[in-house]
Amino acid sequence: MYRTHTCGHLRITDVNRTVTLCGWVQTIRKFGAISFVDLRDRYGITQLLFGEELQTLLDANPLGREFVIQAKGFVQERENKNLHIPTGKIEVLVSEFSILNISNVPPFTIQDDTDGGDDLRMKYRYLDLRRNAVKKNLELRYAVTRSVRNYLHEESFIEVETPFLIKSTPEGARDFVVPSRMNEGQFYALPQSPQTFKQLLMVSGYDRYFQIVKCFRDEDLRADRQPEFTQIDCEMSFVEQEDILNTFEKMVKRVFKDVKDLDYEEPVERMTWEDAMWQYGIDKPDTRFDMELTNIKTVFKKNNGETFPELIAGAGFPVFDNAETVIAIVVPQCGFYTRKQSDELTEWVKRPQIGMQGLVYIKCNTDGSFKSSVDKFFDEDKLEAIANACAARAGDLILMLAGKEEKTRKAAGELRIEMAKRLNLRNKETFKLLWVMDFPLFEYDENANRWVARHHPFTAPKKEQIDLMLNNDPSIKDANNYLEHPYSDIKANAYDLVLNGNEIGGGSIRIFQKDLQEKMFAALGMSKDEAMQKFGFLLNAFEYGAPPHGGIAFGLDRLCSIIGGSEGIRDFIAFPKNNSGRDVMLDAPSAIDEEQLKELNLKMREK
RNA sequence: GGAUCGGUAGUUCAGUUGGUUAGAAUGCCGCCCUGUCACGGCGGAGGUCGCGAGUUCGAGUCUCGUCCGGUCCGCCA
Repeated sequence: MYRTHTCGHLRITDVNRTVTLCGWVQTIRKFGAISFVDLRDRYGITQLLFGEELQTLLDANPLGREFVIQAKGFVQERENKNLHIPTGKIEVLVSEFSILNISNVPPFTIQDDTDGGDDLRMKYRYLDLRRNAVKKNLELRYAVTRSVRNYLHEESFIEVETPFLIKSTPEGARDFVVPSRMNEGQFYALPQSPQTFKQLLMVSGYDRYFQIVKCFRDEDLRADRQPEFTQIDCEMSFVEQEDILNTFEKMVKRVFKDVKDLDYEEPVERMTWEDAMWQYGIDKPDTRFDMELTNIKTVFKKNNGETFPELIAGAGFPVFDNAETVIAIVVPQCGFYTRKQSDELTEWVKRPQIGMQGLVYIKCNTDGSFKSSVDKFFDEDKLEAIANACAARAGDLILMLAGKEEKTRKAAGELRIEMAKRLNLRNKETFKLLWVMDFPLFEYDENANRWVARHHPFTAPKKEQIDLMLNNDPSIKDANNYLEHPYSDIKANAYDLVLNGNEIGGGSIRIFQKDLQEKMFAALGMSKDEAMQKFGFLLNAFEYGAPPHGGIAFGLDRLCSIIGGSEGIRDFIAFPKNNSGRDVMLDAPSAIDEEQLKELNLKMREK
């Protein structure tokens, strides 16, 4: 037997027990005739004491960091206790030890605050995973999946595995493809999600399905996006949107309870996509803080009965006059901002990623007066009118952006988040859920000159709009006027679950009637033949008693990272890929042998 | 496809207007130390400044190219 206990096990009650421990040498502290060694394993750290009589043996068999050793001894109370660690009241006085394996000096320290950079850590990921900081993320991930499985099992869901080698489809993200040796010149695709399989399972009568499953998308990466990632993929039959929302907000609340011991009792807020875009400028608003967007033009029309031209355009400020939209956000209690600070914000919105021309500010002084960057055009009365319109109070700072509606709304949304960051309003320990619903079913793709499905082509329109869809020709006659087309008004029976400004899950009620599904494919510019060739299996299945159904999929990696209070998902994945999709430990992807290429009948492109 | 930041000791970084022998911390090695736990003290080794051109009397520093990495935009049904 290698060990009697783990390095996290022993306590003061174990004193005088003879034990054998195995683990990695974390640190060695030598004091002439005695030495302390911190021995580490998955469960914790136990201090070993090598007394005077062991020093000769230790000199003959010197230890180094990350050596794997086995040590036998008896547990004794420490003279000086370390209250920072659970085993800190005891130590093991070593009577015999052996080195099970030596180790090179690791390229970075195996500590919570490691000195290693990301690149190096990824190259030596197996060492990085020894660190407590990464280990606790993987433990958290396991706690999340366990909680999800327990909940879904209790709710009569069945986990079913679906294939990884499937068929490439044109819609959506770029597929990863795998050449088929036995079918020359043909390729499998790795699934972007098990979408069609779970729908087929509904046709098969497995009315509550889930799967915690890898999905693959060959798109550019981000801190929170990996080429292979894990979804909690779910589907239910005989349900309406309301059933799905209830079932899955309960699931997330259960995860909060099991993993964080957090009671999320209040009902999950709901918001239409339209409102989210108007109030927050984004379809996944962070509702931990306010600072909602105010569209100055419409507010003036609505609240005061005054029109924009009279009140603002009359000021002769060309930036506002010429803008399609003017949006204000009120930053609470920042009226003291200096010129330097407001200039900095101006530079921030002018960055190419945001792309605004400039930023107008109004400082609402505590004495009730106003100071703005556009004093030349607006007198105190007008500034006050604007302040009232967006409900600013004395001491607040109003920031205003002007330009094309879509771009300005988006920029204002980004600015809102940036200000929240600067004001520390994004508390990692606060969790705020939000359902965003009623997304547009279609978006118009100006490059492809056709409709594309905003969610995916299996999403059903709102019940009352099914006729609108069936009875109208989807083809666009005037590309400049696609907003006039009835399809641009169709809302999807789709919903996203947003947590602290991150989309953690999204789903929809699906189309289950063949004619509607065919209409959808037609809308996306597919001919009947093409639709049959790409999705014939699904259309056929719909002819054999497809039940009404709907579902949702959660991004597990992202959910874990938010619960774990981290910006990136990489440290919640044991072996992640870098920004360029590389595994720097394996050095993958890599070229393959001539022989392999030949078997697949593939050729390297000539350089 | 685009923007932007970075690449200097094993590691994390500093390095001024271009100017003598490129520094710090940490890690590593050696010696000392019987109660440390970020141990302490003394000493030591360790660098093709990512790579390639160019400007210059002189380049870690300036210019161009290139490679690698981070973040973001596009993209991600």
